[in-house]
Amino acid sequence: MIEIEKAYNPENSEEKWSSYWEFHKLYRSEIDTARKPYTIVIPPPNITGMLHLGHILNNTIQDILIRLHRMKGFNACWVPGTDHASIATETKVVNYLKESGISKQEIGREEFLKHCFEWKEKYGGIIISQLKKLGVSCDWERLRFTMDEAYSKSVIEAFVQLYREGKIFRGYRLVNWDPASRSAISDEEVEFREVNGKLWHLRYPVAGTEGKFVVVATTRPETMLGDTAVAVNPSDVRYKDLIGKELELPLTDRKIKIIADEFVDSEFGTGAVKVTPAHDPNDYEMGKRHNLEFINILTPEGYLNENTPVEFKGLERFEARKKVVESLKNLDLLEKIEDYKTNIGYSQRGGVPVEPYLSEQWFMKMDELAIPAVKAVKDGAVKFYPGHWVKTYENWMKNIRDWCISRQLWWGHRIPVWYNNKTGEIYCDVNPPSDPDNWTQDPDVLDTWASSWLWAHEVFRNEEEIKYYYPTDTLVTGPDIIFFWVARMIMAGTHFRGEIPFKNVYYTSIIRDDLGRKMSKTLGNSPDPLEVIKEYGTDALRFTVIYIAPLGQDVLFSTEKCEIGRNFANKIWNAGRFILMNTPEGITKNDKPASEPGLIDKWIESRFNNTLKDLDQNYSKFEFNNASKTIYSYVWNDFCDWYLEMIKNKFYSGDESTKRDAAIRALNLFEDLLKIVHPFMPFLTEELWQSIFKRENGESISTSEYPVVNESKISLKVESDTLFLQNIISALRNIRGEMNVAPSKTISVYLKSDKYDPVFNELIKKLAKVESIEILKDDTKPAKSASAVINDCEIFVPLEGLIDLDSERNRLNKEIVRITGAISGIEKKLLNESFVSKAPADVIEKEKQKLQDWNANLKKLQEILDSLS
RNA sequence: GGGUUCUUAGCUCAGUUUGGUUAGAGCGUCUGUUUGACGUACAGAAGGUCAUAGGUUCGAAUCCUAUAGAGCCCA
Repeated sequence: MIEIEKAYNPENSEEKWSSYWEFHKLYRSEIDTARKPYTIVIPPPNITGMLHLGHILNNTIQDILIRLHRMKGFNACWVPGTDHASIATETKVVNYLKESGISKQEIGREEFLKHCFEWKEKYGGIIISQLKKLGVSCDWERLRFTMDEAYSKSVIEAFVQLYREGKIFRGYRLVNWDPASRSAISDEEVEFREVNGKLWHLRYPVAGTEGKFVVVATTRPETMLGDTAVAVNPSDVRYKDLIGKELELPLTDRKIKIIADEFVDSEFGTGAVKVTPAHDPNDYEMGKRHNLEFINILTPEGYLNENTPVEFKGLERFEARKKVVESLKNLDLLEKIEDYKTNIGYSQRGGVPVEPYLSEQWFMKMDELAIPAVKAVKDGAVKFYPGHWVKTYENWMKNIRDWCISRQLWWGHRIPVWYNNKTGEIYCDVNPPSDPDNWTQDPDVLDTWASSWLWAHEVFRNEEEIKYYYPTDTLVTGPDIIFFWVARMIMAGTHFRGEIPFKNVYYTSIIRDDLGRKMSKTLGNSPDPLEVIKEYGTDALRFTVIYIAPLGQDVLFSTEKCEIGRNFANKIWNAGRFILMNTPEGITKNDKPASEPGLIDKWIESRFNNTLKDLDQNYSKFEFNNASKTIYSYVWNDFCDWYLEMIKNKFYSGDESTKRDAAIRALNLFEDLLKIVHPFMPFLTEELWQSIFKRENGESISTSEYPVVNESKISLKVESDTLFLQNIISALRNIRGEMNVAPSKTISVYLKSDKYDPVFNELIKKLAKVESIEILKDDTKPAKSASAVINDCEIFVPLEGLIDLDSERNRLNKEIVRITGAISGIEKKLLNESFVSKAPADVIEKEKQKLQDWNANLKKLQEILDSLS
């Protein structure tokens, strides 16, 4: 007998099999026209990133898909990589250098970039090594980085192409300015938060009058220094006479006009709004409509500039707010201050309030790019799971706006545009101008997403590979980047390749804590996956996360929930241990049982094939959590609770060939079981797969053949016969429990049934601790018995001395009440004229059959009850 | 304000697409267990007027309408 540890210990398996897989290059993929590819490109994690639970969920799902398809014979190719993350990385490196007293301006662009690459070499690989702990089966030889030479070249080529197509242009516009990183950011990078703010009501004196004011309400009083108008709704009677008149703009010596604009909401504040075209998106539009002056009052860092009165110049924006309010108060121009809930845009990366800021930036025109991308999703060429994201996608695409793609940063792909030093002429090309001294390159870099949108095709090595692997099969990502990345990848794919980038997009759930709160660093509610892995094992974490993550809904995670996965792993481990402990020596993969399969053998085969069918269904709909539950229930309920219990008799029978056949059958069933679990729990299943039969070096469950549904093994008859047996056993166990029969005590059983087959005797004896089973031929009922009725089978358990007649009558009565309820429900239906005339015949027939069965059942119970009194 | 998802057992969720058993599971709770794989386990039990109100239908957790509440995205 083989010595096997009593509990599964992940530490003994994980490192071992990771190295084995990598050593044998099992997950390497090369073009092989004989096989169909199944391709996934990883959503490249940010090089500044650390592994979190979102990564776990996301990458486990990708790994399940890849492992599944690999086993099903596809040429599975999973391309890993990382993303340079312009803003995030630059911020890190700037801070890192600051610690040594170095500023990026001091050392200059080239030197700074050297530091960035060094930093990337040092820390950029952390996330990848963390991912490896998860057991993901990427082709690591394909590791890509968005700043790799070849990839960078493609990014620049894409820019030049779009520039020449007139889709990229430079413009002086109001953009979202992140004062922390001193860079523009795109609309999508602004995050709105509701904050408790104030509404300041300011008095603007009407020019040429004494003591006459117009009161405007604002959430940002400091911007009044840049006001160039006050606007009212043209139909607002309160201000009708003032339209066209002038106001004195307090704290300045400027006069501003009162204009009429439909945009103004008369209900808001006083119905008169200040207009600051250079610092508010709505005011910007109004400014353009009315030809107003655009006065920029801020420096890129968020300080008031020279366009403000001398006493304000140089103040930080929030300092300036205080001082403006105070000054207005002193002039008695502050009417009142109200509490006000308002939405403020924050920079997603910088975390500071975004400043609408006029500046010269590069934009990409999106309307034309969007057309084929919308079509691809609408026509179903690209499918979304869950499907409801299609509406969100279409809605955004319909209202798509130009994309601000320039960033005032150094780390990233530098815009391939040069300005002639004398003429200002623009030169845009992949290669710099031939007379570089006469030109100056644009200092800005591209938005990171303007490089990662090419990811789905540019990660491949050459055109031939793209032809083979592209379009990729499935993209797995979070719905939070549906606009940032998914939509843009579809646009890039259709525009640059004329083909969609992927056929399916699976949107993962958002992981929250136990209380439904978002995981966050400040709350400290975000467990470190590596710690969880240490405590519970990788397979446990993988399985748990999938098990609790329904498609399209949030996941409430807590570390303790990993017990689900750990216990499941241990259950499988022990099932294997049990089989191996009872396997005679010398059995090989090629051995076949000598005997014909019995009912139970046929039953488990039927269950297994039904399980396979369910799994195919689950997978085709990307319902991984249902798949995990299908597997869980087959393994635990069918295989362990019933099948293994039912073959114990054979293992302990003392007959060598019975024992041998049982072991051969169990081993083969268990091997198939391991295969369906493998995509979820790669380490445990590899460990067991390697130990149940002798394997060649380099063989792996991960490259073994996935079982195929065998319809001929599915039998309703076998399943219902077995269910009959199981129900009898359960009924006996119920009697034992309810009647307080000590577990060590055996019972005698009398059965009356036309359908009962005595071959069940041995199993019932074993599984319900029964000493003797007798079949009753006539209607005499054993006295002082506990009873149950299963289908046509009456069960009597004489419990002389043990039975409490009252509690037995109670037990029977409960059952009778239940059945009576069911019967009266059906009777009501069948007596209903309209039901009988309108319901389909098969439904009526079914109800009639049910009624008959219930009635027979009830009659037997009633007779038993009567005999007790 | 627009869009979207949701509300079923103490908790977390299946089931709703396509209406037809007595509405299921896991966790938790209660009772019992040194049963020759597993106490990370086994056996048994209790627990739900399917958010509310209408409607359609022979029949509604499931379809429709309204209301209430919660979440997310966009403005």
